Amino acid sequence: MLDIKFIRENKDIIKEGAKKKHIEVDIDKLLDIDEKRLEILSRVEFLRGEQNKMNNSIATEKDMAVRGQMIGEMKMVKEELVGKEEELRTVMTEWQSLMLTVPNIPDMSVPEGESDADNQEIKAWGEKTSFNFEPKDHIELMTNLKMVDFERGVKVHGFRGYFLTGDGVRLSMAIWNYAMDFFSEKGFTPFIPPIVVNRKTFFGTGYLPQGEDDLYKTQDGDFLAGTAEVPLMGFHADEILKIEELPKKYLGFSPCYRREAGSHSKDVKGLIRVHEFYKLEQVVLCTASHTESVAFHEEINRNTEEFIESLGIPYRTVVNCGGDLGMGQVKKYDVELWVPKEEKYREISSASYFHDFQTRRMNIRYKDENGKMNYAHSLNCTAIPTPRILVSMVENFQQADGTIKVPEVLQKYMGKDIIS
RNA sequence: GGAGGGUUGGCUGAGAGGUUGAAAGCACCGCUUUCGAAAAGCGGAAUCCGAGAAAUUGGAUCACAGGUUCAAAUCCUGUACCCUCCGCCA
Repeated sequence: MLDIKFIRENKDIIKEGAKKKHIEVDIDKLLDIDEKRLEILSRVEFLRGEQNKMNNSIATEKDMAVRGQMIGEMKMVKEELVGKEEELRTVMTEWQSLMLTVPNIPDMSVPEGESDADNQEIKAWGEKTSFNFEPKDHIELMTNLKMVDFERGVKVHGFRGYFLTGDGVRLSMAIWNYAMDFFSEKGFTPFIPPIVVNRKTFFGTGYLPQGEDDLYKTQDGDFLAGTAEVPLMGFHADEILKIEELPKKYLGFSPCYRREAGSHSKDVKGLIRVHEFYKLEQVVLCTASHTESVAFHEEINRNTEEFIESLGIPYRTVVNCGGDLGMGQVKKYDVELWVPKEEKYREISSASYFHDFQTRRMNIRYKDENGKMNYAHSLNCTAIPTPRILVSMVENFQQADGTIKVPEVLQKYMGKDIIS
């Protein structure tokens, strides 16, 4: 959510921003409604003022006849007030739903483009793995080593179902434990949040009202979150933080649920796109400064890059184009890992910053040195998703005999150096 | 699932239709006093939306949403959350 004052004063910038994001929004209509809203509001406030004044006179008036007359006058005021309040309610409903459709403005440095195909590589690390044998894909490798069972996964869950088994589980847990240590050292506090989350919190993060189709819903009207970002942002909702507590650096570990509505034809096999997975997620709340947001954005993205470098997997980082940004995002980087069999880089991480778009909806504020209230800034970035990371890991570290080398940093967590 | 009780400012807590944004206490911030502090005294202080260059000023906010009434923190209904008891499950 943006500040209505800001929208009023910068409508052209917002229109351009929406265009860059390829998001449809009717700013003129919103401003029209806003004008109407203020007009009715000022009349309602005037009438309420009259009512308050008269009310106080009635309270002190002893003469019953005068009192009766005053009450009669109050009735007249009330009649108009009832009508105006009804008008205000109608306008407010429309105003609020329009406000939720206004996207945040992308940063100047975000490239133009329509979809992820237009994202721009800004960095590539490591040599693309070459083999002196015909490499296998992760499905074949992991199935052969009994790390995963897709057939039975489909039997039990359906489309995109999978079981992780044996060393598939051990490797996942090794990654989680390593990531815990790695990110704790970077000053993150770990969280295991609730992943059944109420509607309000999804509005706060900007996943609703758009995007309901991508969420699993419970019969009580709650939703299963697709990322720990949602509950972690809700953690401080409606709170006033102390400035000395900022920044907050949280590492959420949770299962993640995504319906993948509309991507039925994409990545239909394997562990790239599944309905249910685990993820460690970095979430940061900082003071309301663009400079600080940008600095943390670089920092959390770099954390993930360093993590991948320590595993030794070739990757590249892209800056996402306007069309690939969500409602609230100002700028986003994706980290993509090399997948040898596909001869492609595949996304495993997204680092985004939002300015106060989310915290305004969530009502997360702090008082600055001058006692002034501010909305905090929020950011988030994937730390590591499992099992998606396994795809690239097993394919890059496969050997001619079908066994897989365990990356050195994981060996002590895994308890072995070869999966065979 | 059933039956009760509750939700008031940073905290404790009064308030039971009419000048209540809300007593009192604690905590907080100034000032007086003091070499300094404590104590004491005096004073200040919520948040949001408007108007104003500013002093100032109008409105809203007692969980949330409706309703009754000329007037609601106060009465009624619904929702959320918390507590107690019973049942069910582990």
